[in-house]
Amino acid sequence: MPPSVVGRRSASRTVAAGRDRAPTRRRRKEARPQELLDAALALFVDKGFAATRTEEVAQRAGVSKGTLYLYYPSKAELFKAVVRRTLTHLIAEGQEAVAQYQGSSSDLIAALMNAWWERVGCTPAAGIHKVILAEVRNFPELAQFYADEVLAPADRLFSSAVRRGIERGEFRALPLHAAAHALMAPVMFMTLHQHSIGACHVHGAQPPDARALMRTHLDLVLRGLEVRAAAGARTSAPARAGARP
Amino acid sequence: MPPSVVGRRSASRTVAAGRDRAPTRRRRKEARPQELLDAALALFVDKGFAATRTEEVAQRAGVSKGTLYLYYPSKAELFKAVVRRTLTHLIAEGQEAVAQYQGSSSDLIAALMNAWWERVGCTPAAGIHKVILAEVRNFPELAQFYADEVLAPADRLFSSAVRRGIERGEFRALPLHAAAHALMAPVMFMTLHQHSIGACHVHGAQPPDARALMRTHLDLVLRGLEVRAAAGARTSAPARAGARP
Amino acid sequence: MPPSVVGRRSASRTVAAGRDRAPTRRRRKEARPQELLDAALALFVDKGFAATRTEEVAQRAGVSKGTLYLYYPSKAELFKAVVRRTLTHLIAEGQEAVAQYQGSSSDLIAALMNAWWERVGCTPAAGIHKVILAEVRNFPELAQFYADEVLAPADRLFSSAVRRGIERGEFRALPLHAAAHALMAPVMFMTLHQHSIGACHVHGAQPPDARALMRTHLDLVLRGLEVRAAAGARTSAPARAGARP
Amino acid sequence: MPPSVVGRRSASRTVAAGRDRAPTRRRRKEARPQELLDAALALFVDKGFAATRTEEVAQRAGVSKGTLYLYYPSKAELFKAVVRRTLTHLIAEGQEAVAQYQGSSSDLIAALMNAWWERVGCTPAAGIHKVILAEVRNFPELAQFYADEVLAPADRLFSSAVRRGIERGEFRALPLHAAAHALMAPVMFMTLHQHSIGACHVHGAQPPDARALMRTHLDLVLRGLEVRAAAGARTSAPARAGARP
DNA sequence: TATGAATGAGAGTTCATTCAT
DNA sequence: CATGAATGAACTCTCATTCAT
Repeated sequence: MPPSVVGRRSASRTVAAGRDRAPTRRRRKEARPQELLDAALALFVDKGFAATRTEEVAQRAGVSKGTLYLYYPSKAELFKAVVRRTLTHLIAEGQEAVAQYQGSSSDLIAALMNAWWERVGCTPAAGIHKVILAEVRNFPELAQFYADEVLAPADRLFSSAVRRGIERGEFRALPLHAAAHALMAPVMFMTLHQHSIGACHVHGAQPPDARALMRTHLDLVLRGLEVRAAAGARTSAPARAGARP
Repeated sequence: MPPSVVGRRSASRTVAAGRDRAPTRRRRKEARPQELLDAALALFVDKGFAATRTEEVAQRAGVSKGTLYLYYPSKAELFKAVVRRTLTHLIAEGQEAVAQYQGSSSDLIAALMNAWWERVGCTPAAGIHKVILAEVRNFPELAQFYADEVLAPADRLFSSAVRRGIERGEFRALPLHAAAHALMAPVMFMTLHQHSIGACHVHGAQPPDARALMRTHLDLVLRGLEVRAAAGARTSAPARAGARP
Repeated sequence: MPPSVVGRRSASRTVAAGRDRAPTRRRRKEARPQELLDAALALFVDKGFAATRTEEVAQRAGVSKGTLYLYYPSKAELFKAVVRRTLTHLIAEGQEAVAQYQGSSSDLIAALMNAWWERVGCTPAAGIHKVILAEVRNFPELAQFYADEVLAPADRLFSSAVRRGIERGEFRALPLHAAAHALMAPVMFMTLHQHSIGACHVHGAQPPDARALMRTHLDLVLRGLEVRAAAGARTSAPARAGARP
Repeated sequence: MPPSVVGRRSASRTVAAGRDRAPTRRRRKEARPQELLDAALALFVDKGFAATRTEEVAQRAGVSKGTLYLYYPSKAELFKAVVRRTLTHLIAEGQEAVAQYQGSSSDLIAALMNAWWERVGCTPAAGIHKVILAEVRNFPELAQFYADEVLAPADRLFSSAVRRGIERGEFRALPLHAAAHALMAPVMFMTLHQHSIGACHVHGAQPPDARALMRTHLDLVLRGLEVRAAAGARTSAPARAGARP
């Protein structure tokens, strides 16, 4: 199922679109793919892939059902286009930040985390991950795409920040991959949660304070990473922590 | 009005045959819920709630569509039954373990985590959370159910373990809820991943070693929790961690 | 679809049943058909033929679904049995009453009407007509049966009462059939109504007072029938007969 | 997910073809509701509400199942639309006729009755009442609807005609509601009958002459209503009419 | 290009009927 | 005789996709 001609065209159009206002006839036509993708993102994040109706997407973008199919040959291709547009640029920037950072590695990690939060975590883009998680199994062609374009780079990014800390003697020599996971997971998990259960109005559920959660998480994990933290540690308790299988 | 043609049944029945002997009917009656729940769990985790067809569940359990409805009045109730059987009991047990535990709070937490891994994390049941995350928005009935029967109790469980550590002077006085989140999230996130992208065969993805991840996570977080760990830590870096960089 | 062997057997049993109390094992078995028919009548009248579930009939009669099918080979046969038992004897008696009545024809008709009300109109049996009306079209074999055993005799009964009035010079010479219809229809209609819309709790519907309706109806129609009424006299005495507005 | 095979449509379509020419699509769009309503009316009256399958309605109107739901969101709404189109308007018109009528009240009632017969009684629409009677118990939503939109207005219509007669001194002072009932019931009952048992081909049933029945009925009841009729009545028969025999 | 009427394969659920026990 | 677990056809309603205009 290669990206169709129509789909590819829309991609090149996107570049030319921009963020202008004037609702010229011409303009609208050029902006169509943009508008459709925006509508689709919002709905996919809200309701998931399967539960999003193409008609609703079209409606939200202000076009008819038929028009949607003029730009994207199927719901699946529409979804792919959304994913591509949403997550592609977001990782390279981070990698660069790591390379050029001057301060302590703890501060670097805190900075990365906060940047991620501002750029992704608190935007609808964060919801994409929920959709992927939820529906790759029913939509296998997306798995490789997402693994290559999103997951691997993100892992490299945080791993390299941890490696930097270790190499500079700031962090203990923990497994890179696992440490990166421990760093990212709570934040990702929180985001996931916010886009699903958190968005439902369930009785007795305290609205989790995202920033507070992040603060505690960083406090906890950075302290666990730092070599100085280990200094005062007396017992081998933590070492045996995972032991009791 | 007249529904079935006689004798058609034997054909479909043979699939399920083979294991039973004497009081067939009765034995089946008792085993059914188990079989249906197993089939349902597998399919729900695989395909999600909405995409799982009741007929497929029935087929997998070796019965007809109608039989499924003899045991569970709706797909939603079937799902709830799956959750109850797999998650609800476990949390109650954990709560008791906390009340009676004698050792250090770090060990307690490690023990809870390991128990969870043995009983849920490495079984198909771990996939349930993925389903919930993916589809609560479209099935509000399930949201409240899951919040009440799983999320709230699980939060109470881990919060109480952390509180125990704080009260006994073992842990720093961190916000209970946030700390519990930091404890649970990486593990949950890992299983989430395993049941979605991890279950697809993507090139170049190292299968994450779950046990290693957990070990590192515990090492990191428990060290971050413990008061002794804080002893040597003197710089303000971690304290300012959450500060806008 | 001739009455099945099982069904016929139940019929002869019915005769032997009676109205006894003692719940002997023996007794219950003999009473089964009776109980099943009672349950079926109640439910058919309530919900109609198609919407009545055989399981509910069985339950109400205190037996299992399978047992019902031991006595009646299908829902259709069960329904026929109910109709037969309920309406068969009810007409002959009326015919005899007409033959032996001594008073005025107006009184005779009023008496017939009241008898019908006591014996049928205010009992569940009246609901049978609703079911027939509602579902003969989907159940054609019942039409002939009902026309022969219920409708024709009832028409003969009232027609003969009108003919008596005309022959004795009490009534005007109206078409028998049409007059009989005018006599019966409002009462039948009322009963029909009571068993359908009247049984629903709709806003703003005044519960129709059955006896009052009948009184007005008789007042109106008998006055219309009588020859003297046509005379053109002046008093208002009878005018107040049904009065009570 | 992919639903249809291309080109399958033409086959089923041919059935509906033949009447159209140029702006086919649009013309159809406008005619559809009419066609669907006609098909629905016929089938509802024939088989009842529950036993009518939506697919059959669609088929009869020459469209697919899905198309029906494009016009009416549910079977119940389809039914309501049928009722509205056939009955609701008529009653309003009748009400106006009462307000503006100049002649005698007897003539007014006869006129109302005849109008009803021409517009409803002798059309398939007359069968609607049968459907309601038969199935309101199982569809409470329809009960309220019919009570509000048909029964109450119809009762008001005939009651007001009777009141007019009383106020003008033409009719005796009978209870309005009961008199209206006596006026409407025989006619309703007759059509009820025609659409159920009357529609079956039973041996030995004289097809009732509807017009003759109506004539006799009017003759009888109007005479019963009029004050002049009461003039000559001297016997106590009518007075004792309601008396328990 | 754009529209939106039309399609039809399913999905969940119900229930008359059967038959092993 | 009696039971009740099991069946599976049928029913309403949904929605991705097509195509005449």
